[in-house]
Amino acid sequence: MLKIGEFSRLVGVPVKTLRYYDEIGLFKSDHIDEQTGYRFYSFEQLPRLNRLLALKDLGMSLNQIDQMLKEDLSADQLRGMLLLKQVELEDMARDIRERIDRVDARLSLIETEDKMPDYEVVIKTVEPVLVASSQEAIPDYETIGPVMGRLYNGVAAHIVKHKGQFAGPGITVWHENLKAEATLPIKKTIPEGDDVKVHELPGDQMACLVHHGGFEGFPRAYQAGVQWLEANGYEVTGPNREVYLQFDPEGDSKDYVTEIQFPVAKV
Amino acid sequence: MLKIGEFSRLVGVPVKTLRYYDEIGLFKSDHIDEQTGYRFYSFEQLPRLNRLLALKDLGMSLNQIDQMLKEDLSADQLRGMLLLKQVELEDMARDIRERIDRVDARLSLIETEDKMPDYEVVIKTVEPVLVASSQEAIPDYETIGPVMGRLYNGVAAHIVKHKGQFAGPGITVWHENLKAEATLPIKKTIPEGDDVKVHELPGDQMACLVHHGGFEGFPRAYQAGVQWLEANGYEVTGPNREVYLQFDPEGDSKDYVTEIQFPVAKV
DNA sequence: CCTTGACTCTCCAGTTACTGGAGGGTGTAT
DNA sequence: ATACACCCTCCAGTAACTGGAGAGTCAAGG
Repeated sequence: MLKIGEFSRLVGVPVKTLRYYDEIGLFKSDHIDEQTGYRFYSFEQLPRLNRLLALKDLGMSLNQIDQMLKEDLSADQLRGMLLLKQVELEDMARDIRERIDRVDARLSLIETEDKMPDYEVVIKTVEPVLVASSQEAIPDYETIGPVMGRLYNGVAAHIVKHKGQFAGPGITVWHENLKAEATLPIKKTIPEGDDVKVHELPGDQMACLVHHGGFEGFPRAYQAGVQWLEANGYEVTGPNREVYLQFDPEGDSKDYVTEIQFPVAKV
Repeated sequence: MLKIGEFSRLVGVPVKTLRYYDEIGLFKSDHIDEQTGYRFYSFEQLPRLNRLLALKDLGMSLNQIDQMLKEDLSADQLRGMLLLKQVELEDMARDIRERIDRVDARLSLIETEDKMPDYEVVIKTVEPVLVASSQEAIPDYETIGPVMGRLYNGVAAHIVKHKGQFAGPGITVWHENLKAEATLPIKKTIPEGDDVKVHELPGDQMACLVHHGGFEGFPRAYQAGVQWLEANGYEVTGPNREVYLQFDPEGDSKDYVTEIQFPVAKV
């Protein structure tokens, strides 16, 4: 019979931890002296505790360990739990590798710019959104402004005509070959028109960055985004979007806020 | 101005989490309506939150992020914190790789034996211990018993003669070429004798396993230990020890409890 | 004008696996 | 007798949220 301190030294587990395991019923002391309340441990308990420690070493939670220490668990069940843990650990390993990559990317950005990057890119999942839209190929960069204006006005007029309800800021979807789709989120579906389609923009995993200011700053923002995607091992899987969070043709363009989104997947 | 729910959707962070960040002062709402207590967020806050999310993505703690978001932090300080995190992440990655290896080892043990292994091996750090000891080469396996008996009796007699105090169970240290050192822990140092040396067994990282029963079971135990060491990528760095936790020459040998310890290092 | 449903607020409890400390009893050596 | 190490229980705190109760707010539809 060993007092808790002796047992603690023997197995290399802190006294506090032994008391905790006792409390939660994971590893009870052999018996407790009625007079003093002292816990006593026996050598017969060593195998159970060692198995416990071995499983803990594998990263099992105390709950799982409690399951696995039950006598009547078949080898198959044990195998199952270990295989599950294996998958989980491999997920964690991948996660950490990606994290290391991102830290690397940020460090090299700081090396070149000697400060935090101007644009922060975050990955998030965006919800699908129902929109009315109209699209047109843009012949060249100078004409983007007027064409977009015309498209959005057309869509807005169509929505108003069919008594649709606007559900958020406009989103431009950039398809291949400079074809721009001007979309306006709506709450409920409405009839389509000659030029105006109604459909759902799919939800997706997006790399997003926010640009504050006028459209003349877009090239820098796009460049930063593409750079980040490259450095962090993502590839673009579809048409990117611009969400005009803050936009007012009458207002000062430096107050504009636009979110640029790239649908992405990890390479 | 956005209500917390709108802002939440915009940035993809749960409402609860935004409130929590507000509470701990990491990310305050732009302002709070005095009447209703509603939080309101502005687009100007997006950069800070995005930077926050990006840092969180790197695995930084909220406390660290709080530091890093301060305006007056130099690029060098940022670099420092990121480098630190890089090291930490690499430690974690190594940790998880080792864990995966251990799970693999256990799975293959279960494959072959169709149950949990008979011997659990755990790594622990043992403290240095002052001992009196006597050693001798063992000519062959049959003579181990008598020789060990003689050695331990000699050491015990020496300790008693010099009024030393016993401090724990006997430990046999197995040096090369079957040279056995019978050691008995003592509380305070005592004079040495012709055959009895007094010294400290070094503390070390040990792979330990517990054997219940008589000495005839030792070969199996040793085999299990060596197997484990191999499967888990450890190498033995010194003489192994046997700690006779429960031993009584008069008693039933199946009640004996012995801990076998190998000083090890990760390969 | 009232109701409904979506949204918001605060406060409290629970999660994991312990760790630290206060306050008080026990055992042994000097 | 006293010092000291050891043991006990109970309480609080950790990180970063998550869930829920109970109550107030807001906009749209009948």
